[in-house]
Amino acid sequence: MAADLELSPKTKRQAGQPCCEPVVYPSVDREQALRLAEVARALGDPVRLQLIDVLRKHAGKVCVCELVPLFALSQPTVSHHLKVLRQAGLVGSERRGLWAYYYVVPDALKELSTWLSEREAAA
Amino acid sequence: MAADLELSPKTKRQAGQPCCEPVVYPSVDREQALRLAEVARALGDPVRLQLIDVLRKHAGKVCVCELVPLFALSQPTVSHHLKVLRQAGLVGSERRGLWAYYYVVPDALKELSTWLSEREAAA
DNA sequence: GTATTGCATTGACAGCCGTCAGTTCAATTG
DNA sequence: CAATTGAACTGACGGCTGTCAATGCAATAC
Repeated sequence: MAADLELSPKTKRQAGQPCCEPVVYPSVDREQALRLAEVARALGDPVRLQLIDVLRKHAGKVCVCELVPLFALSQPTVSHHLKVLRQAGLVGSERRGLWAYYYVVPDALKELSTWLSEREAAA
Repeated sequence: MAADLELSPKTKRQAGQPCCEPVVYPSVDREQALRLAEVARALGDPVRLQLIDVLRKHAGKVCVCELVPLFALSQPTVSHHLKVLRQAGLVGSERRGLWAYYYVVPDALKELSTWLSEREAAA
């Protein structure tokens, strides 16, 4: 999965023009990139993205029994997607009696949202 | 990959209480969910996310030869990630002589960014 | 108690993903 | 022309992902 992200100084440059003027470096560090990518990956499936979408506006009010019929998927598969979202820290759940209610963890999407809307930050 | 997303009316409800008050529906349709998830999936790898991050602030100025040493990865692997980003519509490339320069497609991240920052939209 | 219901877990399977070594190909240089 | 260089492509490999059928399990209903 990978990558060091050290700004190793450009080597090999003796022929024609230099390939590009400025030395380039990332502004997100490895740690942040891992967190952001983890969230993005969890959203990288249409079903999970729609689950998040539904849960966002019915926080704490939606039981799994109502989520399942929204998709042409088996109940275990929906349960699996919810688990993926939970492991990524995007949703939490609460059991009330026989039913399980899910909700979007507050601010779980915030860091990604912020990064995405950044425009040429930091010189 | 899947799901129909038809609001099939809740069936099976005869025992105790009703499981949840409001009938739930998604506000992103299947088409939009597919697009959003495709972008999110492309960002769902730390390397690709950092590539986007670098390209965003050095648009059109960064050749591949300068991207490769930023990661502990082989050149073909970085090239592969760039291809994934290109196929997702996030970046474009331009060849100038021997070198290839990449740039983030304007507004490619916009739809996802907008969706992420939405707060209880549409009733 | 037994039966039923809602949800999670397991096991299995095909398909995709990230990685590299090796190769190819175009453009540049001599 | 031949040699070199930057970057993309190919093939292969292990590992992960999405899916379902079957099962497990706790809570409710009878």
